[in-house]
Amino acid sequence: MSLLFAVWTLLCCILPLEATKEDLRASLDEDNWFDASLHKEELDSLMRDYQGVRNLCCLDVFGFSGSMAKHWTKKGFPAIQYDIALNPRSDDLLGKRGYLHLTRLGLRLVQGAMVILGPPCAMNIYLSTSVHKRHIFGPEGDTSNKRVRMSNLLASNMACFLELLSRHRSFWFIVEQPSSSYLFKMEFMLALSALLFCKKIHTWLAFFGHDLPKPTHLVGTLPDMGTLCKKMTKADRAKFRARLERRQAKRKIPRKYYIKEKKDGEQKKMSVHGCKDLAFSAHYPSGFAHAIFKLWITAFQNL
DNA sequence: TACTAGTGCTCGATCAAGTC
DNA sequence: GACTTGATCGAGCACTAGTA
Repeated sequence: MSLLFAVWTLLCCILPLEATKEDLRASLDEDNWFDASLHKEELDSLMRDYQGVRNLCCLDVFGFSGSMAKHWTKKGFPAIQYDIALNPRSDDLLGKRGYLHLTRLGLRLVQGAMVILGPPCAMNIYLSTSVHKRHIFGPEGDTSNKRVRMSNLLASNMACFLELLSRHRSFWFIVEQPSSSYLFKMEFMLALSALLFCKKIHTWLAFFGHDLPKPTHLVGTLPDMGTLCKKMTKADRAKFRARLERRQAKRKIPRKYYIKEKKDGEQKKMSVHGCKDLAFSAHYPSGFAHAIFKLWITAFQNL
């Protein structure tokens, strides 16, 4: 590793963190947030000087459950997780230290490695439209809201990381978001997709073992990722509903993801709100990890 | 601290109308 | 009658701010 890179990383580690009690996922004050897009050339130069080890086959970014990294490791391929929930001090992509840590992990990737990213979508999906106020002509949403700014910067830094890493490493990646997310409509994501010739597919995670149907968009460069496309029919829906009932019956405490009910006095209008187990639905099922691994290993062996 | 109200996008299914 | 196209509807959904 270059001396400059080492010094910068060390300085970032020494700087005090200003943790906020109300939101673990933002370990820094907004004044200390780091916008990587404003430092591209500087970062590019640092990356060019990297001379450390290259020993990772998979990087599981934002994957708190770690199902991807675990799957790769189980199959004998070194993998690592990056998630603020696991390491609030070093894995905060909103901060310079967190960004540099991710950069270092990216530089450790071997040729043809896999990067899977599932950025937080709470401030991107339709369910929280009343808060983020995103729409087709303004996917950046209400930037007077701190959480919206936070979400936007996180996604922008992710896109910047992928763009810069593609200059120095040959790798494949997949970014996952629920289908109603505005993430892939953001300008920087469209630019990234065009730059790296990404494909976009639609699928349903229920086909890979998820409790809920969970319609999902995948954007990325992994060869043959189109084979992950699934179509949900009425019969499939019934099959997965029955499967969920069987699973719930076996659980000591059945999971409660959300409540859906009709509004008083209105015949059709439905109201939906999440429950405490909603966060579980963010975990990737092992079948999904296996499906991606299968595509990856085929491509990797054909290198 | 606990509770409640409110937000709307996406995809698949279905049906009607139009075209060959 | 078979097929295509477009409109409409239903189902599903990694929440948060405001208020008592």
